Amino acid sequence: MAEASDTKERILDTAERLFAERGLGQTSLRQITSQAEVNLAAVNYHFGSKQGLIKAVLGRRLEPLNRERIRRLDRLERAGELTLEGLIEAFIGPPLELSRDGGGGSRFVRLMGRTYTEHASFLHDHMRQANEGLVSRFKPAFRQVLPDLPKGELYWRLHFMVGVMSYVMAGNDMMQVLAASRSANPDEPREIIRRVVPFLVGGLRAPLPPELQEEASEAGTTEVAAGSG
Amino acid sequence: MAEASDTKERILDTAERLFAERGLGQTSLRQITSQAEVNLAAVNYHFGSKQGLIKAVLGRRLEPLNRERIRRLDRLERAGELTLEGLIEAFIGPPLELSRDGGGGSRFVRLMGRTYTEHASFLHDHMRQANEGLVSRFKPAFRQVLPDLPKGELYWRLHFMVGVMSYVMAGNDMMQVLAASRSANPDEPREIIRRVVPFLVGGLRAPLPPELQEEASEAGTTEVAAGSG
DNA sequence: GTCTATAAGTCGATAGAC
DNA sequence: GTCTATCGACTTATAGAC
Repeated sequence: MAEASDTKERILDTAERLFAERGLGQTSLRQITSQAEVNLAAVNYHFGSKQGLIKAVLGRRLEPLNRERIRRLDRLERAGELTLEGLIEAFIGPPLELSRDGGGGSRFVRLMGRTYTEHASFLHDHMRQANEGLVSRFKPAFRQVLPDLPKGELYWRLHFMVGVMSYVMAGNDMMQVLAASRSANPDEPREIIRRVVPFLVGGLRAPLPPELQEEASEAGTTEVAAGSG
Repeated sequence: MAEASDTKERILDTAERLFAERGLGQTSLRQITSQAEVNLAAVNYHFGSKQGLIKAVLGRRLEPLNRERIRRLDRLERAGELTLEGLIEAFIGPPLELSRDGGGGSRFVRLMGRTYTEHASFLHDHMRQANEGLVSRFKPAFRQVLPDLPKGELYWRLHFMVGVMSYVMAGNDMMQVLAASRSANPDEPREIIRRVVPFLVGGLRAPLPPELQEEASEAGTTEVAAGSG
């Protein structure tokens, strides 16, 4: 597990690293194969095309990652301990913890963060499909721990939550602009989780602005009935 | 102002649009000049290089945009009405409102959102420098309206705020995955501001987790003295 | 499965005519 | 200030020897 020995995994590991560092479009197959010390033609032999390689790089870690998130949600529910804090940690904890893995995990997490903003259409479809099961599992759970939030408003706020998560995952260092002297290392995942969970709890639990209060009374009626039927 | 007539502005307008749609690296000068209906060599004549063009596209709107944000902050302070809500709106309102501009404004905002995750080193330096005055003006204002937040914690939370902002600005449509039936149009900037401000207020005002409470007592002593002296 | 060689196309940048 | 033509380097992908 420490070193990839055969050609296929050497390509995957190197591609993962370079894609995360430079982006998908800026990374050529030549850069990948020369750094992986394999032949250029091996990529097309093993993955068919560059698109095939990209999908393989993403799928290799995304599937177990989402399984782990769902596993944590299952555990919360079975223990009867479904709280907003726990739910957020189940959702953003696994990807952030993966970045502690000194190996490819941290690269993959950065790549995932970038993927949300990189707009290749095939990639968009691929990520949507890959996250479908995850979303359909977590959405009702968030509804349950935030019962007073109108459905429409909940989606907005989950949207904002994903924004924070993907930004943090992409490893953006706007932090260095904000803070001349930093007390904490923003690359330490436990540190990030500790800081970001209260922020997200506060945001998700924020009171509705006055002009949106009316919608709150509809929350339990219109759309909920359709969604759970 | 409605239509750019001369070559230089046609290039800027077209480049702005294509950069926002496809990213900087994925957009070639040939695509820009053919859609702008100008000669390929005009880019190098007017801007020297592709990098020069990118900087020109960003600078054209970023400077007036940041002036407007600072102007709004000035007005809040002079009126003695500096609240957290107002401060957030002064910071994120102008870029989001710019997307209402049917013309290039909306493209530029998307480009800005993407710029935070696109890691060309020259771009990174350029954006940092372009935002320096903005940050140094807003940072103490946030300190003032959040006096109980330890300095280190404040930077984390501003970091998260920028994450939400850039994600929304980039026009990511993860929303469409989350919500099968949408009640609101996520592209309408007033709508976004109305939803995101309470979320950010809640996040920025969130209570500290127990293990971080100790740092709170130091907030008014150590670093503040150095910062305001 | 791994290699060489190459096809067929794109890229940014520039020289030089007008 | 605008054009054509082109350089040299790069790209993905593939055909075919071993």
